[in-house]
Amino acid sequence: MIRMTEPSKITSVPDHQPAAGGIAARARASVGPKYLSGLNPEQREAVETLDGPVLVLAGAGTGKTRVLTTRIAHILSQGRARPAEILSVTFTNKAAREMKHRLGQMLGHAVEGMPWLGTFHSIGGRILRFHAELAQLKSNFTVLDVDDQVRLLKQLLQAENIDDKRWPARMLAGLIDGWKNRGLTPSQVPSGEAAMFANGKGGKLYASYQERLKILNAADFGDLLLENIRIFREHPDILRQYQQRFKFILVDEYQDTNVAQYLWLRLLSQAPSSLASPRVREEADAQSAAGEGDSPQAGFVEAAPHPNPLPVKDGEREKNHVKNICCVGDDDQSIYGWRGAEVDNILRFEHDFPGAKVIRLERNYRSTGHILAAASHLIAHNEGRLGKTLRTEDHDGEKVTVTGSWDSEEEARGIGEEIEQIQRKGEKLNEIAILVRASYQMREFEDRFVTLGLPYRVIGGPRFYERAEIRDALAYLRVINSPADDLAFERIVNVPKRGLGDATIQLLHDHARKRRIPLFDAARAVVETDELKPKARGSLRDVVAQFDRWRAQREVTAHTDLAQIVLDESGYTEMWQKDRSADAAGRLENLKELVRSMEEFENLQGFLEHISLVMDREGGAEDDAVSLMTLHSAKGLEFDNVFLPGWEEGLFPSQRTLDEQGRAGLEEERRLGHVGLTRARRRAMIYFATNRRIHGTWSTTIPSRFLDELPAANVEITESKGGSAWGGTGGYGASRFDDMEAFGSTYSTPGWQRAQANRNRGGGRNGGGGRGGFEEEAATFSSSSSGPDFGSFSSRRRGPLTIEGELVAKSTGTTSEFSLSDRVFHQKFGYGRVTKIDGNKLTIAFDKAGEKKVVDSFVQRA
DNA sequence: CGCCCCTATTTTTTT
DNA sequence: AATAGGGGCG
Repeated sequence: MIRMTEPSKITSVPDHQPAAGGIAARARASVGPKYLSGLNPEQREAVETLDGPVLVLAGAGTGKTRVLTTRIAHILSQGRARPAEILSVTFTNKAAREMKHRLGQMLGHAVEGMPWLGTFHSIGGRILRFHAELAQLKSNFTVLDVDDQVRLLKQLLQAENIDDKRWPARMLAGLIDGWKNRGLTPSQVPSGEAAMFANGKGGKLYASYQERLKILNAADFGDLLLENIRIFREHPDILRQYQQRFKFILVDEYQDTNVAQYLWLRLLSQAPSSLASPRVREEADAQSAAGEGDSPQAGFVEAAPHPNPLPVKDGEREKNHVKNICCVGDDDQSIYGWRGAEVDNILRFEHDFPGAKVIRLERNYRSTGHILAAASHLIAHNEGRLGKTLRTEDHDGEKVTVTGSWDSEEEARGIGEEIEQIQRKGEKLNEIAILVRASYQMREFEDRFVTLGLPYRVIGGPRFYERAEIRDALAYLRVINSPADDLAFERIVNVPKRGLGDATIQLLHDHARKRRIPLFDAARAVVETDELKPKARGSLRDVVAQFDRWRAQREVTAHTDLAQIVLDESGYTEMWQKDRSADAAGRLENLKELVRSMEEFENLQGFLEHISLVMDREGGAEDDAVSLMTLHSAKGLEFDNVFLPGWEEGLFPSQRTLDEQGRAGLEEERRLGHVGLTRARRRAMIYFATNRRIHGTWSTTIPSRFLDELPAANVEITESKGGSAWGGTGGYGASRFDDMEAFGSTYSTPGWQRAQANRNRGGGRNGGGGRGGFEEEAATFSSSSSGPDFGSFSSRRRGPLTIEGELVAKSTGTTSEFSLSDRVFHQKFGYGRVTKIDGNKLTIAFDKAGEKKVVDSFVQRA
């Protein structure tokens, strides 16, 4: 299911009349502070301190979202602002949705009137559409995704004759993204950095990329904020307009803001003042950001000057008055430094916003004593923190367990059994999560769960709108909406195959470049000449004619109908219908879902405006299933039972992060561990394995240093339940947990040696909890995390194996409903015939994939 | 123009 | 080990 949060159409800049005093007074009298009653004193202070800058340091599970939403309710009921005068930003659509939802519960209907509650990008995008012409764009500009970006850059690299093997377009995209995250326009990029790419051409490429974007009437994600900043700087009158409108600013997850977001917020948060010209100051800052941003991690917190200090000279303070901004965050949960987040933003808040009030929320309402103590003790090893001490009034609960396994398969088996035990106690699978450091760890669990018939869902992974069929469909609509969208045109001009290959495209490009016209117009012109072979010429003429027709139809047809017509008439639907491969059905289903989702928008334009920003899948929590996800995507979630596998040096903390980011990287990894532990309400279970297969090769690993940083008093070392190859006694150090030697000594215990011997014999690994040699076949089912277009959105009309948010495996019955030589269909292997039946396990001769053993719930009658 | 084979790659993820 | 993407060949 797709969910759109933003209204589809912006009709005008909302007005900013002051709230009527009468309404305010009435609200104060009638509502009273009843919404305040459930808050603890700190929360209450965070809600009620409306004036001046406020930083709320909200540790994990301390009621952060509650504070934010209650604060909004408070502002409204106090009559301090109208809904349209509150700017409330989050990072993800999910968070924005959650806030809207909770506000709705608190206030009833009033949420509709909060037009400025959204993600940084959706709000930046909305502002940019109002002033598009100031960024040399039209208000119907396209928002490019990463794929478009890379294709565009590839073209630029080719034009410059740069070997895109040596200088990959992806790398340049990453650089440009990084610059934009730091608020740098092409001219502001430090020359040293600009020269890094392609022997000095990096800066020039960035500049020509920006030029191309304007011609294509397109913006990338970074532009949505960067162009805002530029417009604000160059047009103080426009900035003032927004400063006046937003009486209150609220920011969620402030620790994740990057420099551009910080600049954007700071511009908007300055009280409107006709005296100070923000422009001069801002530009000076940007320069300093450029100069010092070189190695943001180098000095970490202690010495590095903040790239963007808010310059406050004596006597300028009043003029530079900062208005009511409230940032909520947790420096201990900053885990996105690798993509440009500046922990410094939160660490330097008081400095940046003089007179700021800092409120700490330290009472945790989520976890038991042992879990909280373990998490706190771990994070205390970090140096660059603002410091918080989480406390709970909950009982101690069970200790955090640490379990060693021989290898990652045993780890998965052990966790599988533990889960079954939890399930037998009657607990919900929805209350169980496995949090991994890297997504390749997921496979082992998926394999195991498929074998066990344990329902699970993978959270994260490829997004709906990143799927090829969705992007193709969108490309058709983009060309209709914006004929200058060359990237979209190029994407679908030969999809389905029309005999328009590289040669034709090249010709169109030449034409387009010579006359400085879009590809589509070039195509229209070329069709009139005889430069193309008759076949290609005919095809191209048809394409042009089709688009002309669709554009005409657009005026008289509902946009959903138009989309359906386009998909059908273009032959796109047919292309997948003819496709006999396993996932074709899912793709068709996705296309249907896309058309269905368009209904939520008024028109095509509105749909396209928001699709790349707001389209998002909904977590289908209605089925009872174990959640499997990365530590990163777990932020903000909580579960009764949390499994934390893979606590080994190299994997967690990740060697790569350590290599690239040094100590700052280690601290970020540690914060990740802290995030993982604090997801748990009742039980946290840590695992490590001695041997792990990485990229196909087995290697021996040592337990994570983070294990040594856990407090012995809150941790219990347990035995793997997966049929331990360690020998019966669990032969490693039960006593001195703080001591690395406790683990080091393990390797000389009898258990370890026995395991070693077993392994050499080749029999050790399968002996324990394995249920026959079925894993190999089962393994081939899972792939929701690796196959980008596997499965579909909806579980109902398809087989049980679907993607994220949906049931993946269904418990298997004892007898098979299939008979010999039944014709069947399998999601991954396609069509085949049953050749052997063994309980619920079928042997099937697939037309393409050959003979495979498969659980019957994974196939359906063809 | 399309197909097949080879090779290089392999964290974390939002918008 | 597996996969995706590019290059080369038919």
